[in-house]
Amino acid sequence: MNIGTASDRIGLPVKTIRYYEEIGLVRPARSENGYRDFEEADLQRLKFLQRSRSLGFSIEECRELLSLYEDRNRASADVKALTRAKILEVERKISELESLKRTLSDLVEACHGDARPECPIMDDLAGKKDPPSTD
Amino acid sequence: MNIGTASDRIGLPVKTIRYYEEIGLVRPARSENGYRDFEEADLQRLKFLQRSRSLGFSIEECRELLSLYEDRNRASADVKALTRAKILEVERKISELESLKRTLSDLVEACHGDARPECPIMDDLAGKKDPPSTD
DNA sequence: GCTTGACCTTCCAGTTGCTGGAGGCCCTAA
DNA sequence: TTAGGGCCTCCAGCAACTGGAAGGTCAAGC
Repeated sequence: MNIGTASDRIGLPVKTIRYYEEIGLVRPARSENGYRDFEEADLQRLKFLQRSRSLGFSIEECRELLSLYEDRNRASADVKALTRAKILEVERKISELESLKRTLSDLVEACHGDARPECPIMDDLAGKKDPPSTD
Repeated sequence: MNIGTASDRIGLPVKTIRYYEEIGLVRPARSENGYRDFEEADLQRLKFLQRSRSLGFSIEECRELLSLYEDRNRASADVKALTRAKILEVERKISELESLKRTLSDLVEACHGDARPECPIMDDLAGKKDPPSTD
């Protein structure tokens, strides 16, 4: 199967698939004409990558997950640990963003937002006193 | 004032300051020996950049904010609009992450996490049926 | 048999916002 | 005079692709 067909079947851009090959995440065979030749096992790997990437795993984490995936004797505890770590990371990001949002909202609250130039948001950015806390 | 001193005063790495100059966000004077020579107005801009970057504004947004900052006749409404847009963006990111977290948590829930190889997380990544919804 | 156009190949460059390092000048103090 | 720091520029690299150029391949239509 050519790369275009694989791309259609999986829903990953052609460029992305080539990139995944370049960094060693898939190793499709080659036809005589030099074209990549994907078989079902390759599609399976690509699907796996697509799903794990969409769940926020980094490329390196995907590499690790893939190798666990192909290890018939892996312990589910290992997979669970990786996933737990990812959840913590996501939670950290969320709380950072929450705090950012509070700060921005406070600033917006304080700004009359009309044609006049006076602006508490600008004052805060410029480092004037009494900025809303960023936590 | 040399770049090292400016860096200490503001708390931005020397490399970052040089980068900001490269992309035209600051334009410090030069001494005869070729060294950058920062004055208070430059520090002010750098502080402004530091704060707006820390609030999640992109470099291009910072450029826009800076030009508003230096426009004596700007309308506070413009600043407020930019900030509001940023809040929406932050909210979008938060809800994406929330949904991600739910999916990952569901997966972790379902996984016994012991030495056996059977693993619902892997099954989901591999595209087996009954995956927890990602929303 | 030839052309057209879709598809494939590789390689290089760009994205964002820096960061690290090499190689080399400048300045001050001992 | 030499050692050390600080400063300079330029190049490369991070993540994870994405776009484009230049060129080979293939199938269909005339």
